[in-house]
Amino acid sequence: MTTSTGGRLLTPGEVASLFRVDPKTVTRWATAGRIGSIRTPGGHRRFREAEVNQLLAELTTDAERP
Amino acid sequence: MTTSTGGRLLTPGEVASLFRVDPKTVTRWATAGRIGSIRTPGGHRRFREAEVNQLLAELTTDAERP
DNA sequence: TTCCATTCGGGTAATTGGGGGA
DNA sequence: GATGTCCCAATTACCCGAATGG
Repeated sequence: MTTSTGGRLLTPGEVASLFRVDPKTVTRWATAGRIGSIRTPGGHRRFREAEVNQLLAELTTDAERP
Repeated sequence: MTTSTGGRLLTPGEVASLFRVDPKTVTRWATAGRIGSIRTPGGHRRFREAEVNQLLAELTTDAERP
């Protein structure tokens, strides 16, 4: 069962601060499937810290993907 | 067998940590009927771990692709 | 019994979601 | 093609005092 990573979750505002973008942009990333997200029963999104950090690392590494 | 779902019970604070929300928010979910809850004789709420985990799984959008 | 963190209630700010357009 | 900003409705977060749990 690898469904629950058990890692900490971040709010859209926290992720937006890390990337220095608007929270709406983070929402678009989630909608486009670029980043996994968990929804509360009320519809608000939460993001996995580990996944966010990995995405941040890829950006700062200037990694290129085909 | 048993009609009692003998799963572990979680406190509002524990459920709140799993979803990264305020314990009061979990209380609203219970009031709105979005999640089943048990009340102690004193009025405090308890939640079934199995139901919480299933809810987490349903609301999780995994985008992990190695 | 006392002690202390947690969870009741309510009420009021702050975020978030979704659509649309610059 | 991807972001930021404006609108409004819904959801969530923080405030308090009082009660419960272990």
